[in-house]
Amino acid sequence: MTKDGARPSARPRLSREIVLQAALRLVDEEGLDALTMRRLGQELDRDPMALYRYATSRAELLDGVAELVLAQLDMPTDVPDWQAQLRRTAHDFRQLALAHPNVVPLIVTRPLATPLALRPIGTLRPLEQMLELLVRAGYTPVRALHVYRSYWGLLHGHILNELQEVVVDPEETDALLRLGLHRLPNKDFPRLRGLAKALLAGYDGAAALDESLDLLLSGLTGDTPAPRKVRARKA
Amino acid sequence: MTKDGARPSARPRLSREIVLQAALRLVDEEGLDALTMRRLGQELDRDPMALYRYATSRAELLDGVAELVLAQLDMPTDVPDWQAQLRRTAHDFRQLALAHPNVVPLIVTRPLATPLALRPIGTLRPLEQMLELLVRAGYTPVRALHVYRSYWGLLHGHILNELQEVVVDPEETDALLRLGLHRLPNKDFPRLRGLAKALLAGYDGAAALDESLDLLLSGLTGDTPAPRKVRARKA
DNA sequence: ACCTGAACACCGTTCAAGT
DNA sequence: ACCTGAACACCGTTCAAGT
Repeated sequence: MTKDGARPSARPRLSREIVLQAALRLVDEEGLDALTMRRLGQELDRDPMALYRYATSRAELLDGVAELVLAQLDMPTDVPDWQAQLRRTAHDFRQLALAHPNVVPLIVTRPLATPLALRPIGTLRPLEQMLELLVRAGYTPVRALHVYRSYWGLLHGHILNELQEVVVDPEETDALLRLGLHRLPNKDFPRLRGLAKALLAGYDGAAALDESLDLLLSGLTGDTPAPRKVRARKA
Repeated sequence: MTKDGARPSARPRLSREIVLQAALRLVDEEGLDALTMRRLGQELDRDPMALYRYATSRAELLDGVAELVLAQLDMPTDVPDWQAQLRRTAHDFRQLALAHPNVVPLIVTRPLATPLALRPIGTLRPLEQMLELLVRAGYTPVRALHVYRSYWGLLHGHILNELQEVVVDPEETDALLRLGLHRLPNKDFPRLRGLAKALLAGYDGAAALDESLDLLLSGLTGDTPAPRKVRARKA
């Protein structure tokens, strides 16, 4: 209850969680550029300077937003079929990315600005969980790290591909595409122009992801003691 | 020869090429944030507004920088061994990315903001070349498009992985890592902490890229008429 | 027609002044 | 000790005024 009862729902007590959720909402609705200290302060009905209590810079705010999204990714670690689990998590990641397309640039590029060990804990948890899963499946820790890198690279590569196909206004896709392809010199881009129909038909992201996973998992099968449940071997 | 002979080498006549090259130099040396209209104008000894002749906005300038780097990637299209060519181009891309790490975020994320057909022509050329290569190898155009997507996704995923391992100051790597790992709760991150030694040992990017390529290319072998030279089949 | 630069509407962040 | 907000040093971009 505030002194004047004019704003019943505004001005909740702040916390890092609340600040980051507001930041995520802003990014989802209006894009990365809309996330400024001043704008976010306005959104939370606070002096922009108050936000520096919860994030020491705008960059940390961006990290926090990426972390908030990735924290929703949970990988159970004691499952009978670890390959199926990797597949499931991949699709979870995809759904998360599609739900927050404006956050994807942060997810894929923010880590470049932060050495692994200094990264927000929420972004390190999937790594730890996957290492655990793979070690229980019989991999050595070092091998597990390699597999993790291939897997994560695959997810990042896939989602960057898929989001390129999404056009903001679906009604305009066709026109834009024709316009764009028409602009290309026929002499220099015969193949691309020939693919107009296929490009207009769109892209089955889930299927493409599964195909990539098939490849990765088939590459892994010759690599591990057994395709399913296995005792973890410990030194 | 200027009116006062004080600046012999400054103030070259501008062109899009020259503007973009200066922009790239700025990004390489000082990072993406240093690339502002005002700063670039200063670098070229021009009124910042003059730059709007060569790029209609800062966003287009960013696209131009990514384009300038990617334009250096050339994929010969009439080679006997197309798989070897894909491998070669992958390593060329890797070297290009390592030479311009600050541009990598642009390369992987700018396409998200621009529908395929409206992209700068320089970023479309590798696509066209690869389609040509694959069609000559015997793939249908649509299948070639799928392969292109997997391949490009692989390259993006890989380079994002590899650049994460690079730390600005190599001397500090060790300390930073120990510090960072120590910060992680042992209870929650046993696997990650156990990998400290492997993480400190670093990352052989070229080898990791080759392994990923092995997987992709092996997945492709069952897929195409012949492993090497082949007549293009036309309808 | 082309170019210039003043002006507008913003930024992130510091820090002195308040409580 | 904590919080506030004025102030600093920047931004991208528009547009009127010059040539």
